[in-house]
Order: sequence, then structure tokens, then C-alpha cells
Amino acid sequence: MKKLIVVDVSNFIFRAFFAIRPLTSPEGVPVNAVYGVLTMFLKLLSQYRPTHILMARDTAGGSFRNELYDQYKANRTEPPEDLIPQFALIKELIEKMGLPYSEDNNYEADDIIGSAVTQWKEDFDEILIASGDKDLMQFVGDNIKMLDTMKDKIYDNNGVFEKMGVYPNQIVDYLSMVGDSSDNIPGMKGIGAKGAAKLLAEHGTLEKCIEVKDTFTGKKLTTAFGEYLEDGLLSKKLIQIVTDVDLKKTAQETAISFYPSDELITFLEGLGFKSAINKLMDLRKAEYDASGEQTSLPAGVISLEHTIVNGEDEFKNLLEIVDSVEVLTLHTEYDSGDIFKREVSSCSISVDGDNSYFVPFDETSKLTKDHLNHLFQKTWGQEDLEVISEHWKRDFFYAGHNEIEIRCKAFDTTQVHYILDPGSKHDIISSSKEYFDYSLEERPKKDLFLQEFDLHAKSRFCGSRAALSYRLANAYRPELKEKSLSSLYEELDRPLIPILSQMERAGVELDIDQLKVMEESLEEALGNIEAEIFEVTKEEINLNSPKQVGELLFTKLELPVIKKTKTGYSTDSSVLETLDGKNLSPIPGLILQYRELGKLLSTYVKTLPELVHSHDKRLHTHFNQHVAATGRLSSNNPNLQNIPIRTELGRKVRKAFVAKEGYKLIGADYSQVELRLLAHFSQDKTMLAAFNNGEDIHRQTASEILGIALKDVTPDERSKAKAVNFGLMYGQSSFGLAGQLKISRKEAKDYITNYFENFSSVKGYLDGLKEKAEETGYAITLFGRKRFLPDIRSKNRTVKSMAERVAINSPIQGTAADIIKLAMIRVDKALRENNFSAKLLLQVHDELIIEAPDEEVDKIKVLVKEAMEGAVELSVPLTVDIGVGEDWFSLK
DNA sequence: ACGCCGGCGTAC
DNA sequence: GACGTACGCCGGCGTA
Repeated sequence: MKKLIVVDVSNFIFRAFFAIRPLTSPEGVPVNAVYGVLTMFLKLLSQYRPTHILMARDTAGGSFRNELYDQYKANRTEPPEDLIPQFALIKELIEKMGLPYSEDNNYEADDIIGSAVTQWKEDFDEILIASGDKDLMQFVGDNIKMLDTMKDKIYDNNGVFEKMGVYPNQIVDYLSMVGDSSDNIPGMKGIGAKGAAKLLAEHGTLEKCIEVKDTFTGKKLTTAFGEYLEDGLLSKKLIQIVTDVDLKKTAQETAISFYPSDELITFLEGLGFKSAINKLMDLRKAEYDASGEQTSLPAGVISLEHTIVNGEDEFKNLLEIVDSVEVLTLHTEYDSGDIFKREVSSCSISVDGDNSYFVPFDETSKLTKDHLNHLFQKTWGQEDLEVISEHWKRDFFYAGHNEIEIRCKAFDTTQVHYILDPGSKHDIISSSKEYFDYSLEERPKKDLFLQEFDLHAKSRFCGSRAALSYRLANAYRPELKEKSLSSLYEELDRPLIPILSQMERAGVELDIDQLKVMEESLEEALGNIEAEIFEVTKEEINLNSPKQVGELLFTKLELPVIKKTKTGYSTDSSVLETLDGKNLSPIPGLILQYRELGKLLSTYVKTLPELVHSHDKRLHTHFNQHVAATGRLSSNNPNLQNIPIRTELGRKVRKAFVAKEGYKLIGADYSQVELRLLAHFSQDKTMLAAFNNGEDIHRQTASEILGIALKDVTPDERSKAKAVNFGLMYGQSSFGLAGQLKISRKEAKDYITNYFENFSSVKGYLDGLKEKAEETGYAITLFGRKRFLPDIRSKNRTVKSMAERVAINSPIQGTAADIIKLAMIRVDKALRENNFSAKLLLQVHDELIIEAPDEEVDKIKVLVKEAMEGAVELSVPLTVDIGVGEDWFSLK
């Protein structure tokens, strides 16, 4: 994204001089304009973040316009006495700051600006003209906008029209008629702002007006077009800005590389600018990225205005504003944490990133539910409107639950930020800091849902979020394009949002009675194990405390220390298993049992029933789409993506996840997606053949690395091969594999060596991933999802290796995540199009759980299998296993 | 009383 | 130093 700001320096100087109270340097020289200009420059850099800048300066002499018209600027008095010495200081300031500038003895700053924006239009994605001079509005168009830094307003085509009553291409004609008293441009006497706007609205141009002037009636108009027509034509010549001045610079040469030099600091010290120096010193501490570009800047000032809308007329007025725009933020606040009972307590709308309208709908509001529904219909209900929100999934949830139709285009700032940089934070406070160095108010913790805030505080809190969301969306759009991530958002992550919201609404039925039975038996078993342990130790400790368990095992019982943690002895399951294998004491084995049961009890059996919702007696998890850096979903409150399956006992928890009466659960899981992706990406012949022949991949792997026949592979050999397969995708070392399989490092190393000899292309592929990531700075999935890995260029070997493992894992895990997201969209679409009542309930990374009425089950099985297997075409088949049952345990 | 962190264990 | 991505429980410790 290349963004040029062209600064009208003289304009800045005069505005700064009059805006800032008189100041003098330690030496007694007036410096208020210098100070003001410096502040404006810094604000420009931090708030509008240009990549390029050009300071357009006037020179001392007159311009060609004085030859054209001796009265040009004749009404200008000399600049105020206090300002005169400051011109040279500002010139010096610009040079000491190293800001690119341009000037020409025969032309004014306006001409430099006109020439720059005209000649370089194609070189930038966006150009802002920073000036208060209306004349310059004539250049506004496609990617050129006018920036008023004093009011923090940006005028595009429509903005110019709103302010002036005419479009940018009519500005010259407009000013020719109206005149400009500051430059002593006469205009046509008798025509004012309204008259000119009206004439131009009717006839388009001054020339057209002249053609039809004989039809004009009214004395003023006829005199203006008679007697004062020449004035108008002369005015036009004076107003027209030259666009072919030789700028003596290329567009590239305006790139900013601003770093506060010692020289600049000394200069400012001489002027006595202490606070500005502090700001600049902060800037020195700011981070610089690999290319030397600044990644953070000193605090910018964004001034926002918030209007409270709490009456019929204001509401109507707001609806009119809403009607007139194509994009807006609608920030909703809800009144309770109960997802089914919550009501909207307020809406904040911003249509420009500067102003917000706060519409309360709580008990203090004069507006009714009808108003709210009307507002939703005008926003969420509009197909051609883009609505920005920081939490669209919540909005979809509310809308779905309340049968409000959403037809607009959803711009989710949180999700888009995640796509732009999945490894970072995505909340609006962090993003506002990151992009604008703007500190949004934190949500007050204690005052739940803002109830205790007064109206103004609420409007400020919500309104600033709405405005900043708007600004963020503006900043994200070009970045999405630039990073080629638009279609990922539009085709994958955005369509998934309403689907996730619908899954959360659906929830899953939990058989609490079953868990109660399980709870009692677990409690009893735990009591027994505890008693057995204390029987031996003769001392009661808290078995849930790793610290106390460590003391027991290694201090009291003096068992060999296997592994240490940062804080002391490790007592994790691998340690306990090792100790148990040595038969030195019954305690390690008992603690293992205690841990397994305790985990089940505390995390699942006791906790899940507490989270069943009174609304429908079902569990409603939250699926998070912007948490896992690879592109996976995550689930919380409760986490339904880590329900036990590996141990016999743990797996029984799944019996409590049941289909509702008359329905079945359908489980559909991708078979070995990640390994299939490894085969596809690496194009390894052996691996491709294994999958294409429908072999058991782990058995096949064992056979290859051990050099034995498929039929001779033992279960133990197969399980070791499985560990090798998975380890590879995580970038596991021989050390790690050895530790996991409890074999020697030598043995582990041999496995890996044998693996790479037999699957020769895999090694090349994995090494290629690391190299590619180091070269580009990111890891990328089949669908183009990028994960930026600055650490991969680190000099610290540990840090670098970590990034390399991520570079290996992310494309595989991330592509699998993209595939199932696409599958979910396909499944949801197919269910809808065929009017099935079956619903998606859960996603567990490579598995979908659907609840279907008994009579739909057979059709849904076919539909889901097709939708999932056909999500993407790979070099190996992508197969899905389907099971149906009354509960999650019994899927067959 | 509350929050944060470490250790641990569950899933894919 | 050594296996990727998550969430959540518990104990322990520091601060209120």
C-alpha cells in the first residue's frame, strides 16, 4: 500500500501561527508557528501513516499569476511580524527532518501540489492533499483525497460535494464565479456560493452557463454574465492550477525514512521544544521491522465526536444518514451475558470514522423496539450495504435468535485482522494501537455491560469503538488486497461466521444423569486410590499438587529424579510411567490412576453439566475463529474439541453427548488429512502410492522403514511408525522421538534416517518449507492463508528452530483447517438448499458432528460425505468416514 | 478476594 | 534446546 501525502506548507504555517499561542525560544525568537508545524507533521506521520510525503513550498518571489493580473493577491498584507523569522526556521525544520520537498521560483505551492498529484497519480494507491485551500479540491478523485488535519477530515468526491455543493471537477468554475477574497480573485459579482452551486448543478460547467446566459432572468444573473463575465474568465485563469511543473523528483524519491537525528534534536533543543523532543525520543525507541520501516510511531491524536440519538427527529435524521452511505459501522452492545436472553442495549453507528451516533435502547431510552427493528432493517437488512462490526458472530447470533434477517455484507474487523496477521492480537484495542497509535478505553470490568455508566460515557465508549472500527476497516481493505488475502476472507472466513453462530445456537444435548452416575463412581474410585496411597505414605498430601507429589516421590521416597521443570521436579505422566516401570514403589502407578480419574472428574464429568443452558438444556460452546494461529478453530466455554477418546474410561464421557429425541448424531471425519496433505505437497511416490492404493499409512510406513513385509508389521512397530509420521509434521527431532518412544537417540535417529531414505521427496519438501519461509517471511497454506514468522530470521538458534517447526507445521495444519472450513460451508449450503432440518453441531478439526432427524439420516450421510470429500482435489483421495448413533460414543 | 503463572493433561 | 495447535483445571504465590 503506497500512500502519499502532499503537504501545503504555507497553508500549514499560517494555520499553525494563528492556532498556537505566542511562544518564544530561549533566545527570544517567536517559534509558535514552528512548534505548530512540527506538531502537525508528527501527527500527519503517526495518524495518517503515509509511506511517501512531499512538502510543497512557496518561494519568496511572485508567480506567473502576477504577470497575468497585477492585483493578484494584492489584498494580502505582509505576514505578521512575529511570523516572518519563522519561515526560515520551518524551512530548516523540514530539511533537518529529512522530509522530501519541492519548490519552483515561477510557481506557487498549489502548482507543485497539482503537478505532483497529476503526474504521480498512478504511482500510489492513495494520495492525500493536506491543505485547507478549497482551490485544491479540484484534484479530488479516484485515489486522491483532501485532508484537513485541523478537523481530522478527509474529503473524497462526495465529501467535496457535501461541503461545497459541487463536485471536484466543478471547483474551478465554482471559484471563478464566487471568487476568492484571500487571493483577491474577483469572481463574478452577484454570484455567491449558493448561486454558483445551483448554476453548476443545472448546467455542469461555466462554459455551458455562458452558452445559455441569454435565457437567464433576474437582474443579478444577467449583470453577472454581462458586465462581470470577463472577471469570471480572468478568475478562471488565475484559479487554474498548473499540472506540468518539473518537480525535479521522482515519486519514489518521496519515500519517507524519518528517524529523528541528533541534528534535529539539537535544533529543537535550541528552540526550547522539550515535549516534542520527548515524543521524538519515544519514536527512537519505536520498533523498526526488518526492512527498516517504522512499525510504530508516537501517539497520534484522533478527535472523535459522539452524538446521542434519543428522540424521534434525531432518529429519523440518523436513518437518512444511514440511507446515504454504502458502508458504516454498527456497533451493538448487549445487556446481559445470557446468550438467549440478551437484548440490545445500544447501537453505535459511524459512517466516517470521525463521528458516531449513539442510540440507546435500554430502559432509559425514549426509543422502542420498533425503532430498533427499523434500524436493523436499514442496516443489517440491506444487501448493498457493508456493515462493519468487531464481533459479527455475536450479531449473527442475536439476529438469528430474534429472527432478524441479515442481508448486508459483513466486515468483521477482528476476523480481518486475524487474516492479516494471525499470530498477533486482534482485539480492537490492540489493533487501534497498532494502526493509529490510538488508545481506546478499556471495557470496565466490574460494571457489567456498562450499566453503571451515564449516557455520555456510554456514547463515548461505544462511539469510539464504532469510529475506530470504521477506520480500521479502511486500513485493512487495501492491506487485504496487497497481501492477496481478500478471497480468503470473502470465500472462507466470512461465510463461516454465520455458520459458527448457528452451530453455537444449536448446541448439543447432554445427558446429565449419565454424568451423575459417572461422577459418583469416579469420586469413589478416587477416594480408594487416595486411601491406598496414604496407606503407604502415612501422610496426607494434596495429590493435585505437583509440588507436593514431587516432594513425596523424590524427597520422601527418594525415587530417582527423571526430569526437572523450571521450578522443581517433574512429575508428569512420562516420569510416573518410567518410575512405575522400575517397580520401586506402587505410588507412581497410583498417582497415574489418580490423575486420569481426577482429570475426567474435574474437567468433564463435574464441569460440563454446570454449563448446560437453562434455555434448552443443551451445551452451547463458543467456536473461535481468530485464536489459533494456523487457521484452525478453537472452542471454549466449554471446550468441546478435547472431549476424551483415547482411554476406555475417558471415552465414556462421549456417551453423555446425545442426539435429541427422534434424531441421530452423524459423525464424519477426514481420514488422515494431514498425512494425505504431506503426500500431496511432497509428491512423494511411495506415499502417494500408499494412499492411492488405500493402504494403512502407518503400517506402510513401518514396512518401509524397517524393510519388512506389510503383513509382518506388529502393532508395536505400527505405533512407532505412527509416532514418526506425526513427529515429522511437527518438526520433531530424534531427541524428541527418542523421549516419546522411550528408545535410544540412536534408534530414533535410525528411524528418521530410514524414513527419509524411503520417502525421499518428503525431506526435500520439509526443507523447502523452511527455506521458503525464510525467504518470504511467512508460511502459507494451500488456500493462501499466511502466517508471518519474523523469528525465522533470528540469530538465536532456539528461536529460529522454533519458527522453523512452525513453518513446517503451519502449512499442513492450516491447509487441513482451510479444507474443513470449506467443507462446512459446503455442508451448510447443501443442508439449506435441500431444506433439511439436520444441523451442524460441532467441529473437531477433522471431524464434523451433525444432528439429523431419523428420516433424514441416510440422505445426510451421502450429502455430507460428498461435500467433505469434494472440498478440494488432491493427488490422493480425500476420504471421509461416517458414523451414525444415538450418542457421540456409539457412532458406527 | 482476585489474578497470574506453572505444571499438567485432554483433543487433533 | 529438543513436538505443532488449542483450552482448562489445580495449586501456589503475589497483590488488593
